[in-house]
Amino acid sequence: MPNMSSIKAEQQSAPLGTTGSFQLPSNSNATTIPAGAAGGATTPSRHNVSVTNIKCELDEPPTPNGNLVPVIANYELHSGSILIPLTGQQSQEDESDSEAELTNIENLKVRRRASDKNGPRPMSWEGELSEPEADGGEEPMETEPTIKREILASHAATTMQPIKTELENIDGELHHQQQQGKPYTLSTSTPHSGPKLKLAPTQSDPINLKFEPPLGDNSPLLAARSKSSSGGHLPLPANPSPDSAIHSVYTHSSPSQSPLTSRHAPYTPSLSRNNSDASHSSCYSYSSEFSPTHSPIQARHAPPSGVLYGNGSLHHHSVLYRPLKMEASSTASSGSHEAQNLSMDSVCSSLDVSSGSSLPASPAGISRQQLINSPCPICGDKISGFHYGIFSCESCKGFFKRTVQNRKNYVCVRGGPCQVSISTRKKCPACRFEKCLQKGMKLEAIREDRTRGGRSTYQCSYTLPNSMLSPLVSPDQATGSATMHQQQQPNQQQRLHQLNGFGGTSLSTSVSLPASPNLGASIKVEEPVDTAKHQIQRIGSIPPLLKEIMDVEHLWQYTDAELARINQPLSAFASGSSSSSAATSASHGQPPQQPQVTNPLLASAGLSSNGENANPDLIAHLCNVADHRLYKIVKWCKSLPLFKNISIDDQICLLINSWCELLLFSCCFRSIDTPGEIKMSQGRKITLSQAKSNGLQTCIERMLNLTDHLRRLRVDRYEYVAMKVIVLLQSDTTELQEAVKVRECQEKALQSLQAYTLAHYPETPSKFGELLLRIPDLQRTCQLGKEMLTIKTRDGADFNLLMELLRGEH
DNA sequence: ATAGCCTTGAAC
DNA sequence: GTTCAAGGCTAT
Repeated sequence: MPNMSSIKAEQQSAPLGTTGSFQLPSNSNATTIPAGAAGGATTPSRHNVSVTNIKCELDEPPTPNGNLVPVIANYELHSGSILIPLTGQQSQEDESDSEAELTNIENLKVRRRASDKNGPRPMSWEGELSEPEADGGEEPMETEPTIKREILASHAATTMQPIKTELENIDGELHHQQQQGKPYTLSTSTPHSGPKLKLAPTQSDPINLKFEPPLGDNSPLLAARSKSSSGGHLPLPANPSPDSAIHSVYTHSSPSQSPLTSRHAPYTPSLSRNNSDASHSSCYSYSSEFSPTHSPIQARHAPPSGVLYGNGSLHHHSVLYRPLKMEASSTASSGSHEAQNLSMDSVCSSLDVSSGSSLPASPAGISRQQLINSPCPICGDKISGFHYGIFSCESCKGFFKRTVQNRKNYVCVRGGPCQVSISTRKKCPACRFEKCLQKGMKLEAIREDRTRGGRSTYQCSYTLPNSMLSPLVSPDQATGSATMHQQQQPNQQQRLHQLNGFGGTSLSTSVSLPASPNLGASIKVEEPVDTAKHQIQRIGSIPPLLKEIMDVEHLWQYTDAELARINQPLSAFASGSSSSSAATSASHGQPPQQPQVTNPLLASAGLSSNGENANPDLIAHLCNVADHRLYKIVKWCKSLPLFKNISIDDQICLLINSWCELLLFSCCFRSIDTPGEIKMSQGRKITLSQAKSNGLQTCIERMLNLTDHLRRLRVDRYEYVAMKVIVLLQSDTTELQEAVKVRECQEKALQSLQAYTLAHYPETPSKFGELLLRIPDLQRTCQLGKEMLTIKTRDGADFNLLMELLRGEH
């Protein structure tokens, strides 16, 4: 096992300094990077940053002692762009790996998880096919590349089918979100009852995909992924135009004509049968077009059998996922580093979700009647019942239903957020709808086929009025709430993060930020060095693209409930220690008890295990969890503003190329405030010494090194999310069909990051370049992590995305 | 468009 | 049979 010195030697011997142009962040070609930070050609100003492309060739300096020599000093100005040195070794490996990955992904076409023959209620993206398409009456147009078909034909009956399906599925959803029309209907049915994708070209480019998952699929992988996303809270337009019409941009108001109504649609089970799954699948978001028409309106189907949640309520399909225990939930802090709703922790810890008779389960000690007697979390009116995922009043229920069913696209004339109360709820439907989403109303709870009656089985949020929350939560204008079970807080967290923009350092004080009127309860947050006031002032200088990227960042994060579900089985599998106890300790500010040694990849997926001693079931579970995280990444990707404009094939290619980097980078960023430790989710950490005992030293060492750099650079959250996008949008792989387009997208992200760093850190103009120079580190670490994980999981289960990805590489 | 009330029907 | 969360109806 390499030691520190060997790593340094490797770093120094890596062709960074010799190849001269190493790319951002990988592969062989030079990447053009706008480099205002690097050169004098740029004239930055705090609020109006001009970005000039300056080409620089960089050689990465040696990194003795793990410290980066200020790279900016090595910039050489050329004609318009920065050439960032690349690890040449990595370049080749990545390329070949990517190719293998792609091939592998292509193979993973058909298999989907088990689903009841009746299938779940189709989600909106599934149901947005035109009726003729849905009827399957038209001859599908074969549009997939021949190579794909061949691969599919040869692998249709294998276990490698679901990944491509899943990716395309999500891609299809993405395009649904992007547009209203149905320009394409892709159909690529495979033998063995594979999913059908119909594609029929129309004027515009996006593609609508529809899946008809095969019967009898029981992939726990897909099950896991199907429930991996956060709730259906989605941001409204990040930058609503004040000049826009107030509402009703979309006018499919006639139920008979509504594209939503596809009650005669064929069997179209989604990734998720029940709403819980729906909330995790790709079915809830609507795009930057900001139309609820893209919402995952559910259709009604019988839920799959054999999948129970808690006391028997229908829940996830996952085989590996055990019934949710709140103890796990309470320990989950999905990152507590990210989800900082402290009050939520306290409340969640008191819940006993599994004890309820049905969803929604009542929190311990709080009767349903008490809840109903509480004010509506949206407007403060009287709660009439549990509607679309939360307890709400009748008017908000009806409002939410109308908005989604009629595909309203409200835009706040003031740019939001407006106060939403009983007296003002009619004034700004845009902000009201946003608050509905924020408070946890689920788009997928709206039935696509409009069938009446019956009970919904989606995973419900459980919203407590503030009056019942701990004193940590101040009554948010008497309408705030906390959402339990499946926590619907990411928007709030995200906004608070936007206010904070913190990078995990200098977290010293806790303040209660003056929440915007619709932010719900004031949430205790950690404040960075800068004051919240200053941070707020800086919001205005954040490039719109970064704001948009940040708006979807919550998709990256796990909710507590998700973490609980994911990690709950760990305690059953893992031997020797209790992950939950460790997490509990961490959540209480205590040192975690003998943290599990964790594979860095799995760690980045938010789990830990003792890989050396793990039994096959544990490995399978761990891979499944990592798989789950990958799914979230896909979800995140598809919602990225830049990513949406990229073709499906290229999206898949990019994702294949960057998934590991994305995972590891998130893990490192998470660990900024814990020097010497890589912080897993839920407070679990791993040190280098612990890693040594488990053969993970090299990878952990590199992760620590990268984290050190991130800390030194004081990378904040905006920079973090921008870097993720930049890493994602690597346009250098040869598999890309529209490399230029991808590169343009990446350059936009680069420009935004540059503008941001210049505006926010004018005292360190080199920051932009230094941030980019961390990417090669990330890639090297990632390569190592992949190899290690592959070794450790080679004999494990063979059914999930992670395994398939890894197998494709080796 | 809103919101209160009614009807429906799957889960229990 | 009961519950209750859907959608529908309709007065405002």
